[in-house]
Amino acid sequence: MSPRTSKQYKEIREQSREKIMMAALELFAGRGFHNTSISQIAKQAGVAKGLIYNYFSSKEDLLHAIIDRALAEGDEFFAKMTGLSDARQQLRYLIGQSFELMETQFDYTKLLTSLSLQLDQFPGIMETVREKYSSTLPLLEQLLDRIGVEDAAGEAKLLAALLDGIGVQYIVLHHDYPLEEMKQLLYKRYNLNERS
Amino acid sequence: MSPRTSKQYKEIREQSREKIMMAALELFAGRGFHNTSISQIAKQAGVAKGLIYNYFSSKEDLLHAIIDRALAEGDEFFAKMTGLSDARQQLRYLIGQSFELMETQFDYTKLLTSLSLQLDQFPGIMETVREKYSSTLPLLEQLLDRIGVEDAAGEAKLLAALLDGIGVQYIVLHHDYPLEEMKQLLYKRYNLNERS
Amino acid sequence: MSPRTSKQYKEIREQSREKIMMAALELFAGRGFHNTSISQIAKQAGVAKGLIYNYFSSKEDLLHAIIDRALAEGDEFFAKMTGLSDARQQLRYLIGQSFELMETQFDYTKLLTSLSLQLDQFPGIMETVREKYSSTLPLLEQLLDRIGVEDAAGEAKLLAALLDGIGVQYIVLHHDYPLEEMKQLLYKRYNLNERS
Amino acid sequence: MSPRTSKQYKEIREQSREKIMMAALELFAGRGFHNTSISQIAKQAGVAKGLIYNYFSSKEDLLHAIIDRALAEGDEFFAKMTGLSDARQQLRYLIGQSFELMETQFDYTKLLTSLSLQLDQFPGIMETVREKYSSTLPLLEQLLDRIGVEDAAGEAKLLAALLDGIGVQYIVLHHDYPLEEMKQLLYKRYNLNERS
DNA sequence: AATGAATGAGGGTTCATTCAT
DNA sequence: GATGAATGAACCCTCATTCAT
Repeated sequence: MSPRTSKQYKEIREQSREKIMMAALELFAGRGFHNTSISQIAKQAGVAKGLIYNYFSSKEDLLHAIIDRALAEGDEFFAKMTGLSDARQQLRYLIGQSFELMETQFDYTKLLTSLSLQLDQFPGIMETVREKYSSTLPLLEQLLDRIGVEDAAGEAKLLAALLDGIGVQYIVLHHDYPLEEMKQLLYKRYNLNERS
Repeated sequence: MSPRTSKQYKEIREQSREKIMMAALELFAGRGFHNTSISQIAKQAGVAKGLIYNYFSSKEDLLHAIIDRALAEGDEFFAKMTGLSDARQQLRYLIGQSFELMETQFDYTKLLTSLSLQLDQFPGIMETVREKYSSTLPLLEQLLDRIGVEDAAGEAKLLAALLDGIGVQYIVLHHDYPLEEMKQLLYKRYNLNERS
Repeated sequence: MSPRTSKQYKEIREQSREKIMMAALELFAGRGFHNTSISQIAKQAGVAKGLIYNYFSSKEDLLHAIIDRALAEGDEFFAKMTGLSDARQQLRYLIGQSFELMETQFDYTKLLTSLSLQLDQFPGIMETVREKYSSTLPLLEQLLDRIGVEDAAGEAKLLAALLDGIGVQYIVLHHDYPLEEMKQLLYKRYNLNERS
Repeated sequence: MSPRTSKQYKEIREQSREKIMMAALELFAGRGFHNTSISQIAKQAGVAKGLIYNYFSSKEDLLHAIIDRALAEGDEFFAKMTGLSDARQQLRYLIGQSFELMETQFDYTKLLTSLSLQLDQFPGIMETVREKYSSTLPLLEQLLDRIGVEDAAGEAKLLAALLDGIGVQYIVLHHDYPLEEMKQLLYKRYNLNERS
């Protein structure tokens, strides 16, 4: 029972924080922010209610931490894209990662989508999300233009909506939704199949 | 002296019920169901809290009444479609009405979209929404097929997602979203412009 | 449609008042005063909620009206007793009427018994009930004395308790309670059987 | 620094639970279940309203906890009886304890008596109380039989009613009621006086 | 770092009572 | 004499948050 090193402490802290965030993510995504109580989160995380306030100053603060991480992880997901030489490859990568994200980060996707619809209630997030939206569009447009799509500006808007729509429908129908088929449809439409 | 006639009473009831439903719709859409209190609805409707329970047995019952009406109004919006002779006209009508709905029935659209993402919490609604989804798809497919689209089945899924995606983005960005432009893009893509 | 005579009016009034009191009696006895709502009474009586306030100034006032009648009817029940010449006959009559009262005026009995246990809450009734109690005892004592019971004072107290206890048990067990048998036991104990 | 030991927590819980139950008992007995509010209980117990729900899932659950304890304590009161050799001693003990119970556990007695009259509203309790009633009777009969009472079956029913009646009258008249005298009357009637 | 008992504002809901007709 | 829509206080209960340990 020697005193823990500060490194050990840090690790413990990290673990608890992590447990709480994961529990909260699952519940916020599944039941909605306002319909999830701190007690439920504590139980799901296997910690005492009070501990949550050692790491997060409020329920909203906890939500913000989750969102920040979601956005960061989202960025990571698309990070390698600029390394790809070819516009066609980049677009394929971007679309592929979008689907990957929906599937493997379902809770994040669901939570962010839900929150998007109630942005006015979370002013802190509003700007970030709007920026994402408005920075993605030019990128898409550029890529579409470089692969020879005619009305690249218009097509970019359609593609953006399409990806969002697929996300929503996947959230709603989940296992009944033909996610893989939708990806292939997109690949085909933009001629993105490997060796084609 | 004498009590009001039952017709008078019915009218009074109708009006109050209406005020309450409109207030609730606006708040549910704007702040979310769980983040809206009965007190807020009462204040917005300009009635006493208790009166709401003369018309709805619970907050959830009130929500259901709103949803039922939303679905009914949605059906009305598409009702005339079958009267149109031409598949191209029908598709144009369907898309046009979708946009009309988003714009003029913004609150209904927003509420239903939000609830879609949390269907498991409102079991009564679940089936209805899933049915809508699964009955719309074949219809789209049929129309697309009849206007000579190649992979009508795939294209129908894309179009469905597209419309949903446009809805979501319109909800999020609202006045900043180029709704009219999106409609024209869709018309163009399916060759639906009048006299074309 | 000639204007009703004041006599007709009076009759109508009487009828409505009666319906309300009967409905209230049944519900107060069955569910308790505090667990019965004005709405329930109105529904049970088949009148509008508001009408109740034409006849009674408050829920409590309605209760008091019922109690007053109950006490009056109780008095009636024992009224003929003094006409009887013989002490033995009088006692038999008193006991017999007690049982008759429990059986045919079950709701009144139940309501009064319940209220007795909560007398402090209905100060208006308190004194009346206490008086009943304390005026009945000497009467019993006198009768018992006149039929030759030894410790008439003590026996009177026992008999009073006994009658109350039978009432309570009859309320609790109701159809399972051997009311008739109890009466015979009492008759036998005080030698009150006809031609004996 | 470290959290309290679970033993400390248990003790704290025990105390708070106790305070709440005692406050509720007093109020339920005094004002009736439906006429007692959670706020009143909290105030009487000296705790916050919300705390009550840390210990009891609902107002009814709190009532049930009290009843369960009342019945348990009642059982304890009569537990030693079977240890007594003589039937006469047993009967004397049973009667004596009945009076002791009324006097020292006045609130419990009052609450249970009141609830008895409204059994249909508390279905969970119904059976328990009926069982008590129907198991006590044979016991009384047996004892009376063994001390040579003639119609033991009938006498048992009278005695049971008598004890209930005394209870009710004691509740109603309380300090004005000659409880001790009644006990002596019973002892005398069944010849239960010590050294007799 | 961690616990969970405790608080009290505010949630959904009920209900005695009023009042225009 | 009668109706029932409307009110608002008070009900039971939930929950984010605090705090002693």
